[in-house]
Amino acid sequence: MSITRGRSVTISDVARTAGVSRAAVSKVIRNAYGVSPGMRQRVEAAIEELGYRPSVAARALRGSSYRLGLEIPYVSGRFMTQIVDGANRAVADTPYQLVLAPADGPEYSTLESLADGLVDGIIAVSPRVDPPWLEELARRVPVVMLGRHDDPEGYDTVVGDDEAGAGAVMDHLLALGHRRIAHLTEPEAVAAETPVTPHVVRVAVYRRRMAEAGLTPSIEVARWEDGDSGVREATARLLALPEPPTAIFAGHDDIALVVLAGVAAAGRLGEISVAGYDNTDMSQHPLIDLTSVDQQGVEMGAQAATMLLERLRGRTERRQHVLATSLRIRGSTRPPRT
Amino acid sequence: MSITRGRSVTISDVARTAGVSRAAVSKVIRNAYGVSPGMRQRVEAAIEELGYRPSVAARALRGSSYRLGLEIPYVSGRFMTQIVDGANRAVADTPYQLVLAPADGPEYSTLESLADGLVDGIIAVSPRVDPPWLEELARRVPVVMLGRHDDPEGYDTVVGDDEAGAGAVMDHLLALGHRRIAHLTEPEAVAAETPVTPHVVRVAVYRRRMAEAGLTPSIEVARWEDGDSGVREATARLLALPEPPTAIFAGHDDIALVVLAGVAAAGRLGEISVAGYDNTDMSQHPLIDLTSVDQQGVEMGAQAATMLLERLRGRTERRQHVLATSLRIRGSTRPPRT
DNA sequence: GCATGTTTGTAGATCGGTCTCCGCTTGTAA
DNA sequence: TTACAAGCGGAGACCGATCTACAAACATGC
Repeated sequence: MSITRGRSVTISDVARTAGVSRAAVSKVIRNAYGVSPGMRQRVEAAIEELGYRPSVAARALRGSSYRLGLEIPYVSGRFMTQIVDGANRAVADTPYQLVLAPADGPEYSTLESLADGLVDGIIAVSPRVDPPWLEELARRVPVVMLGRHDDPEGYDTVVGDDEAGAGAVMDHLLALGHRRIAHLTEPEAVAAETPVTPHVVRVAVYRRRMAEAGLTPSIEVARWEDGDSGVREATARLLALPEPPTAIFAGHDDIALVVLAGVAAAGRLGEISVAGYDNTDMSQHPLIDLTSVDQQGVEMGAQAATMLLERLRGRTERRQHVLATSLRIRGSTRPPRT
Repeated sequence: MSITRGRSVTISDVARTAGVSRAAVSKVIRNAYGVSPGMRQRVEAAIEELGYRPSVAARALRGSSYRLGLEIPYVSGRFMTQIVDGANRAVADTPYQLVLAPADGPEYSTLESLADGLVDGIIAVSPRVDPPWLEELARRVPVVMLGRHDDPEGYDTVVGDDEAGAGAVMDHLLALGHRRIAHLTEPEAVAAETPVTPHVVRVAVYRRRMAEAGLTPSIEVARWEDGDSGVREATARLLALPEPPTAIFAGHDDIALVVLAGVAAAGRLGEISVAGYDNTDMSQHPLIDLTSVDQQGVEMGAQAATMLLERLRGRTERRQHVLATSLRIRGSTRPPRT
């Protein structure tokens, strides 16, 4: 039926060619103790000659697969590329390889399938899974979570300082003189599922700052539904309010881009300020020029990978890392028209 | 040292609980022949009760891992998200799972590491590997290549109709009245490594159309060097020519975005037309509004995955699929100022 | 010279599945 | 009744590594 896939060369082939045992070859490739220089050389020559590469499946069955899984909720997210870049950089000089698992739908099943022995450790960006489940997962395989404010037992976290980041945005908008500031955040359903996502923190900060500025009546929290069209509708609703906001603080840059599009479509560009979050590459484009919060996405990815490697090396105490943020002020935010 | 990772439940545990042999359990989970309804039920109950999930590593060692690898050259590429979406959609109702492997550097090593038994098949978007090497790879594991115009023996290809796509862009620009049209394409080094990348075709079409229009003297092929700064410099060089182009046809949208930024920075937005390729989501943004070629990226990804699944089901004849393109005319291209 | 270590290499169990072959029942045709 | 096929379930080899235990060789100290 199917062609005979050229059976690849195994450790036994190498052992035979080098005239040693399989165990010896295994030691050499793992840099294990008990190998004489002479044998190392003969084995390495054989490996070279045959073009041998160890089977990941076989290694994983007994030892490690030397693969780290990075679960990402939606591939299109521009912020994710920062994470991936950072993580990739961190594993670059290790024997580990990064493997991405896009969560098309339910994140639980993607994480499960990663944990099924494919990888030695998992980095995940999943706001929608609950802590107890994660603790359970972490009992089976080392886990580092990104963008979680929870207080875990068995897994590590890397997260931006959303308190400061959102605060900076609000301070900036208020200082510009805005009074009617709206906030666009994730769907209620998502927020309800898990205790503390970054967005939940951002909303809280938004509310607090508004209240502190005596603007409680102007508090306006809109929620996008999944998909771009949901964001467009939310934007349209905001713009159609009897007293529309003069500034919109969007949950993150991808959303802010759609908001900008909506504002532009309404012909009110420059009139209504828009701020985002994540400082993605597009926010820096001169035609977009979006005020945003840099939360060091690349560094987040790198930190997460590094912490995971530490776990693999034996660390058992949990670690939680918080990254500083900095506001990048650009042309999309300016004083309200008087 | 490290905590005892809670050993997960194996097929033997299920067999014991269900009071059957391991082979029987295996048959049930693989839907194999020779299972009575009664046994199926008992086994499924045991699986449910224990929360059993087969180990990917163990399965892969003998049978299949039920994982498909998708190699992507640069994660940030906005076109890639279309591919991933499509591929994900195509495997959604199969037992297969998509796994992404970002090629941070040399694509060869990323592909190798995928082929090391991690996946049952590979989809790759690697213009920089040469055909003989791919043939070799395809002998070990089924391969579908995206964006390749070569004429392979052992692997399949899915590619856009670059001839028509690039032709449409040129026809459009010429019809608008442009005479000095420049083309920005990939570095010479890349083009030299492999025979026919999509970009090579686009360049050829550009040259031909210019010649046909009697504009041979105005032919201007600029090449970007890796990284955004390289593109910026290339754009600056073009704009600084004694007789600068009135239109720039960029190799793809990501590049076109940088070109647009450069044109904007030079204060010549609206004066110089810019066209891209791939019809990425950003090209559709009203603030960008970039004329581009839709080459059905989502469909490409879906086709590739489907073809790979066919291979896994036993097909051995090669297949080559070409996707139609359509030009999306937007505000970034307009008649030259006279 | 002998007991004791230290290197160096190997044998063989093991990981958790898949898959081939084989035997036991049953049903059915001769 | 006998023969044969089809259906069902299990025994056990096997995939390609890792890893523990152990043996052989060699050095060292007294």
